[in-house]
Amino acid sequence: MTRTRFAPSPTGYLHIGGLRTCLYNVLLARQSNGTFLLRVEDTDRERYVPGAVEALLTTLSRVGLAPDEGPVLVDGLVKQNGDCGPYIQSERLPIYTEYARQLVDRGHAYFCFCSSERLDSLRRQQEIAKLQTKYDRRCLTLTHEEIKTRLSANEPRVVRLKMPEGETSFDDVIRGRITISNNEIDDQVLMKSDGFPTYHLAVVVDDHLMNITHVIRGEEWITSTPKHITLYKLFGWEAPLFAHLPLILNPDKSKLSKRQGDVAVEDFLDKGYLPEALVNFVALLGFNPKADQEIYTMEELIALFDLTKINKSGAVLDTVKLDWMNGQYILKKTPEQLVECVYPFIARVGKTIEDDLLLRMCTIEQPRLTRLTDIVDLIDGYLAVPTYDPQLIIWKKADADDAKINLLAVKTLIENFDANVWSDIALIESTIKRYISDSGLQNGNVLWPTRVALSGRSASPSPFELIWALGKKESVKRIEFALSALS
RNA sequence: GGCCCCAUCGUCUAAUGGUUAGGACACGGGCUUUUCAAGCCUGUAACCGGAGUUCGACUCUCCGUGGGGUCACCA
Repeated sequence: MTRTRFAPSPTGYLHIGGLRTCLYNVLLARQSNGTFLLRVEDTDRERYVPGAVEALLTTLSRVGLAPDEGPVLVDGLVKQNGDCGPYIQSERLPIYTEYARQLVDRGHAYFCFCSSERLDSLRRQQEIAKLQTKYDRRCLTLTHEEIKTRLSANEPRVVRLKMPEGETSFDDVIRGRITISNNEIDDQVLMKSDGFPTYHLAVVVDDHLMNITHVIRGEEWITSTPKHITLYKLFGWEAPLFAHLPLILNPDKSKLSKRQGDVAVEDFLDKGYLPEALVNFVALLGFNPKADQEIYTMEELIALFDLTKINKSGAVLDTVKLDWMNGQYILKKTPEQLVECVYPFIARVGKTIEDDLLLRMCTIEQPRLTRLTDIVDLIDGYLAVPTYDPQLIIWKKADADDAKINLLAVKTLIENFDANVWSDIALIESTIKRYISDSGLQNGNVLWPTRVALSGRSASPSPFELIWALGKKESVKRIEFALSALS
């Protein structure tokens, strides 16, 4: 039974790389009818962010990646689902303490009383001497007596893993066999002086206790995996499978960082990217199941996902392609759905627009949108004509008089449309085009001035679409305004 | 610097010893067209280098080179 987990630290936002890690965990669990769980790794109290878990859960559900087990939001409160809880590490302290104690009792770990000052200077000396920066095991030689007295005096101390001799290998699902010599590896602190475990202890204990079968995480964890393998061995537990994902990169190929732009899923959502576009996009960073397909539904991704086909090299985040993909997803919406998507963005800036007009606007602007926020900028042009240079009304192959004649004709046409014409953009088009051909004119003679009169812009949807969207009263009004501007 | 990982168009990728090295974004051209999009057609553009192995290497091996990651009581 496959059990995967996403185990972020609650920083208050979901990193785009985290989204991909989370997605891959979900895909693997879903395709094998397994379970996907969420675990909150909040063992660093210095980085504690109030409300971060709530924010994370909100984002996860917005992108459609809610976990089967773990923390859930019920009426705004964090509850926990599942038999392996708690799923928040800060609520599991006694468990880690117990396992650390077992390790110490069996001689696989030891207390270390060294101050951070001593550790710092040790590290500095090693750096100057161009040696490996590694704990010198000073506290490993402490006598039982000394340890006992210092413990009872409640001296600050940590528990360190006594890294065994030899080398450690593991078979990464994506990269194959990786071997690292144990003497490259420091005696990792397992329990901190504040009584909290470090990631390394907590992740092993929890993945074991929660029966995790696949650990899918970023490449930055490769070098510490031997520590984890060692712990599994020392505890006598079977290690899960490891799959280390390639990094997501800045344009300069360094690890994606906040410094070089937005990295939070929430940022992208706020900028008007659709959750499904973001998920699709991120799925293809380091993976593409088919040679000639870019757009995948969640179902397709689940069916086609294959850990072993994931790329080994890092992937630069290309927002230009994201823009394209977002446009594709916007195009797939019905106008009604688009209104729903766009509404929060309009509300956010405090603009108001009649529902019916918004729906018509969304209908005709749909193929022109890259991000949902684009619609917000377009609203003003529907509420009132933007100011424009009257010269713009004149088509390049005609003059002002011609524009006036044709605008007047279109105005009359609009005023006398049959009721059914208003129901269909194609009917509006054929009606106006009949006038054009009957008058022996070119399309531009009529359509250019009309479109400019309606939009006030040199580039816009077609006049037919605009007439349909704006309606009789507003269309006539705008044409009359153009007429007066020309005279 | 030690250790680890990686290397196909500018970017995301396909190819699992034999292809004119395919697709997508972007870019150029064209069609459509009153304009802008969308759509359709089309063009430019890549196997990091050097040795091997092989009848034959993008694909396998080694050595370089380049890039990245990691070396915390952070995850």
